[in-house]
Amino acid sequence: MTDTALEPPEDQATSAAHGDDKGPGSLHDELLGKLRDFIVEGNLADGARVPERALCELFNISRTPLREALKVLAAEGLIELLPNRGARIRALSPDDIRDLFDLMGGLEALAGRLACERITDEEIAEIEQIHHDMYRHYLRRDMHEYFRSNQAIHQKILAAARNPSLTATYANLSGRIRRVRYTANLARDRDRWGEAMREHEAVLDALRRRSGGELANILFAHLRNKRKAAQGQT
Amino acid sequence: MTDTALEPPEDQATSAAHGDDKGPGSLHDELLGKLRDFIVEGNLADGARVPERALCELFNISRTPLREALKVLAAEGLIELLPNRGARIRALSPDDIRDLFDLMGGLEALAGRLACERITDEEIAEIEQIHHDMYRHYLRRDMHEYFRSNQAIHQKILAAARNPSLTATYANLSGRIRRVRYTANLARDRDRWGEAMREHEAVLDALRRRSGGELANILFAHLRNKRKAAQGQT
DNA sequence: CACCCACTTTTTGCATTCATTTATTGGGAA
DNA sequence: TTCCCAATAAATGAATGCAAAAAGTGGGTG
Repeated sequence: MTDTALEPPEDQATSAAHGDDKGPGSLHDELLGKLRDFIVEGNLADGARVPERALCELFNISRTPLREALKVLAAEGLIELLPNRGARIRALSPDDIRDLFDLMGGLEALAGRLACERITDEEIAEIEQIHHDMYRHYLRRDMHEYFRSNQAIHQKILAAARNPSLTATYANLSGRIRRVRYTANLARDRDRWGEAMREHEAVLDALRRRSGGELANILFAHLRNKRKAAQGQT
Repeated sequence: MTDTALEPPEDQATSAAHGDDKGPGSLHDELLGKLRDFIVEGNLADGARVPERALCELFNISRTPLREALKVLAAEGLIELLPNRGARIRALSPDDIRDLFDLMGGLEALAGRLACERITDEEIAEIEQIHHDMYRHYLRRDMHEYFRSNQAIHQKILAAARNPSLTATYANLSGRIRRVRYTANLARDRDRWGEAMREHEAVLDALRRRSGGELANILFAHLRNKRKAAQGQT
């Protein structure tokens, strides 16, 4: 009972799975990541049964850890667990997708709002740099690179919000609709490419002025328009 | 191979645990709910180990379903799973709490924004009714009833947003900070009671005018002020 | 007396096994 | 032939058992 080794829990321990961080974790988490990728990448059809046994031998593990992973994925909303009928890939209805996009839009708006409070001049300069790159890609009609720059900007804003819980929640939703995004018709984006560029100008402007409320409005509307372009008009 | 019983998955199945709905579910979900309540209600101290064996005999189940439930709770962010050292109650730092409050504020802002698009006159009338009740409680200094009305209004706005994913995410975060809320000093609220009432007037006003952006700003600021009152000033 | 190392005990993680429920198939009756 | 029901087969949900890792303990040494 000396006082040398009397420390509180001494956590710097990485949380497991709710997404805050991607710590090394146990073997189990490795499986979880693999399985999540496997599903997100669309190897299973919407609404399809998740073949427990097949996955077991695919990953060379027994059912126990696999079932634990499935429970987690269900909690994340990627699959649904039917009482005594196993797991199914969660199929997203158009309404579900609309709701998820709105939710992501709300989170982006929040990120912008918080970023305005905390972002440094250097970070704004970085974003301006990416913005200019993006404009170059736009002029060259390089859709792929444009898209990458676009993502990078939103990611920078998210980072500037400095809110790990927000980042984790955003990542979770991203995962849920990634399946859709792969299949989504991005060509529609092309129609409003110029419009999107103008919206991004406005984003940068509001960010420079640190006008949180404005930026929130712009970012939410930005995602709204994106969704409308992708989804008929609903 | 007749065509009589050849239907697609035929889901109306309730998802398990990611919170969208509270379907009946299996026995497992019942355990999960009990365990979640057990933790949320604060029966275990912050950072304390979650005694696997003890909970097993408390709920009269074996370790397998318990561990599955723990995995889910970890995914929800209530506990953290340490690689080979078991589960611990997730302790929230002041920064974590600040971040969660901001996140909830962002979701409330979004709820307000969406509600402005979809709310009916009848629903607004209901909220006005509750608002007046709340004002009565305010005049009578009935903190408890005031608080209930307050909650009810925010809940109505959330419902008017008609976005199940948003509702589920909000519920999840609510659970995470409920532990804190219990211990939080609500007396501080009293100091800004009048201010909060005025903010609520503004909420109602923006809602009547269906001014989404404004309402978003007001609701976010509302939660910000609430947090500041509860948390020193950070 | 303090520190370190090996040993015991406990706990975790996973595999295996068992009971129950669900899906499937084959046969019989209308 | 078509429909329905019973018997079989398969899969799920949970309990137990086992190897490995961590925590706790005691003895020896500097």
